[in-house]
Amino acid sequence: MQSLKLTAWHNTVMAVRMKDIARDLGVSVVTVSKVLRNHSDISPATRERVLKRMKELNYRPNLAARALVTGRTNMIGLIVPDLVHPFFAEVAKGLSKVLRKKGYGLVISSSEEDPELEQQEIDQLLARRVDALIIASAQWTVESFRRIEEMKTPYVLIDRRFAGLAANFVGVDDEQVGAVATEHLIEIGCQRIAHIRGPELSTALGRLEGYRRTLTRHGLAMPPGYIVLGKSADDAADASGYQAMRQLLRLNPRPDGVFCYNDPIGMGALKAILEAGLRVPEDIAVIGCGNVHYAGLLRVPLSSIDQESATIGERAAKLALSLIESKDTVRPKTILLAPKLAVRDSTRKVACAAK
Amino acid sequence: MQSLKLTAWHNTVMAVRMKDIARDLGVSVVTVSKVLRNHSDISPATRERVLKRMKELNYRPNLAARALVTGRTNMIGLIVPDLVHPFFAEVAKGLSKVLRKKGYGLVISSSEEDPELEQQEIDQLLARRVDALIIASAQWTVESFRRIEEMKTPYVLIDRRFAGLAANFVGVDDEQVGAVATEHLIEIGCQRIAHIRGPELSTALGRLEGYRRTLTRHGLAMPPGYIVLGKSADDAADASGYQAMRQLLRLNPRPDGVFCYNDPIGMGALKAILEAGLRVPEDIAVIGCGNVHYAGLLRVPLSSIDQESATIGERAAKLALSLIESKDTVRPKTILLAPKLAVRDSTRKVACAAK
DNA sequence: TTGAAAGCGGTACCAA
DNA sequence: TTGGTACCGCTTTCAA
Repeated sequence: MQSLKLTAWHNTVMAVRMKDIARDLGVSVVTVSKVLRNHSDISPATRERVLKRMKELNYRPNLAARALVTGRTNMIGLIVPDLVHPFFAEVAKGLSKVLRKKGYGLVISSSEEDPELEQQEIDQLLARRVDALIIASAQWTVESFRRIEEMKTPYVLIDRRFAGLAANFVGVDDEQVGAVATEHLIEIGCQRIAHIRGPELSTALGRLEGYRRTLTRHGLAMPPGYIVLGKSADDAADASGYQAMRQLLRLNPRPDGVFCYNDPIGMGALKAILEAGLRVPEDIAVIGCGNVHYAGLLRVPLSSIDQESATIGERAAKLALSLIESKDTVRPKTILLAPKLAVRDSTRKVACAAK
Repeated sequence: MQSLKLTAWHNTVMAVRMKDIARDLGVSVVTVSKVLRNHSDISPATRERVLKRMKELNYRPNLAARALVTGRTNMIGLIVPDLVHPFFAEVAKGLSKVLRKKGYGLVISSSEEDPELEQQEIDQLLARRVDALIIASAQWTVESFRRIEEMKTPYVLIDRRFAGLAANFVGVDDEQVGAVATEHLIEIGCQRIAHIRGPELSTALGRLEGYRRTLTRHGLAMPPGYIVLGKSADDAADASGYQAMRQLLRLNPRPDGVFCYNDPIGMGALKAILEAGLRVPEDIAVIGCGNVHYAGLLRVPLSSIDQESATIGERAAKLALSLIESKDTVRPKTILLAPKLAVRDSTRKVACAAK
């Protein structure tokens, strides 16, 4: 039934196993296993022989088998609403970088911004017994997180958080995002600042709040209609930014500065302004958020708020790893990163026109 | 040692197992297993009871255990050079969509365009016993693919291929990419067409070849210096496109059309041209490749060649699944998609200026 | 220093 | 229709 290095199995051929190495060398499987994991109680001679044979046969331990007995899969699950969104792609990259070093694999799934799909993906990943989950959630309720907790799987939320939920979180301080952006527009002389806001998520709500507070603090007015809703769903984002901006352009008085929920919306807004024959930033200054890589290559390079996506990924990875290590449940940790202003032409006024 | 539904284990708490359900119901584990997999030889009554209890306990089969015995992990590995590149992100999305429906998970890793790192990632994924691998390779040699073949793991190359390797491949026909782009420039009246080429990969070489052939076929000249090398590595791409274009601008006669290896390079080229006080497309027409989502939002909306990234992902997923199903090795399949022209302002000449 | 035995959570095979 | 038994590849425990 068993040939020298291969086992017939399900009509197919299998990889080298410890058993094969042990048989070849006349030692036990346990010995091989110990060598593999650098156990101390193995004689140098035996260790050498085993290692040599492992190389020869190009042995790779079956991680599924190991997972079964250790209870650890060395895999971490990541769920994002949209992989194509550069923000999440960069987060994934940051995560991946840290995890790779520690020998962890990353199972990624995209929820397409659909709560139900996200629920399914969570179940899938839990069934795979990932050691931890990292989620940028599209949920409206916290129910799914309860199920994760039931499984005792540690999880870290990123980017978006939930009011009633005491969970680990890594993300940018969204209220500060709104504040920094608005503050910047005020600083360059804008008097009538509008906001194209995002959907009912913690990110959009936080930015909106930061915008409001800053205006209030400076005693600036928020005329009715100065806050318009944009859609952030990837493909539609720039189109909806365009529509939202056209709406703002019809107002009287017209805004002289716009803070957009994200960069795609900002791009759409830019397009609408230029199309209307107005100048950016002279007539209307525009600032986005996310600082996507190509923001500088636009018709008018777009100022933005950097969310340090890669850092979010790295911090989330480290937090997840520490949760896996720590035996007992620890108090949820919140890591808030400070947003950074990236000034480009869309808010670079050479001279501040009075009024 | 065992409580009703939980097992103390490694100082932690474990999930529900078949054993628990079997004990609760006074049936055997085998019966539970059969119900789970919809085996026919179970009485409706028993099936009901088991399913009910599964629901109650929120049972999730341990896929690691199942993998061990079936030899199938229901996971597919994806390796890309750069997750942040929209092309690969879209491929991943297309893949994910197909795989999810079939109950497969996607383990993604990024090689950062580093062959050695890619090798490690391949080993990792093989150790995890993924059922198939999908790779956009950064390798120079075909050695790593031999190792995959040794493991009898089916694999599909995407985007980039290798001359001496008979492997499954899904991608766009790069020579046709070059041809379509060049043909388009000729059609709008360009006479002196330059090319900012990419690195020594099948994609760049194919596009270069398509460019050359098309010029030759039309009897157009390729003056020395009309082919410049751009770097495609993500962050640097637009900067290198900028540099390359500046080089082209110094030539005499100056090109009146440029075909760029990819869109980021095209954006850099646009920037250089506009900065030099020239008009696009009147003085120089520009076309890129990849048709990234924001190509339309640039200073001058950039014409491009669409590579149908999502379709590549879907086709690759389906091919991989079919490879997994088919018991015996089949002849490698090559799926070449036809590139599509996406015309935007950067090549939209209102009137063709003669000469 | 080494290894026999037990078992992780499932599935396959075959007998009851 | 049901379930006993063996076993997937590896780790853990404990005795030799």
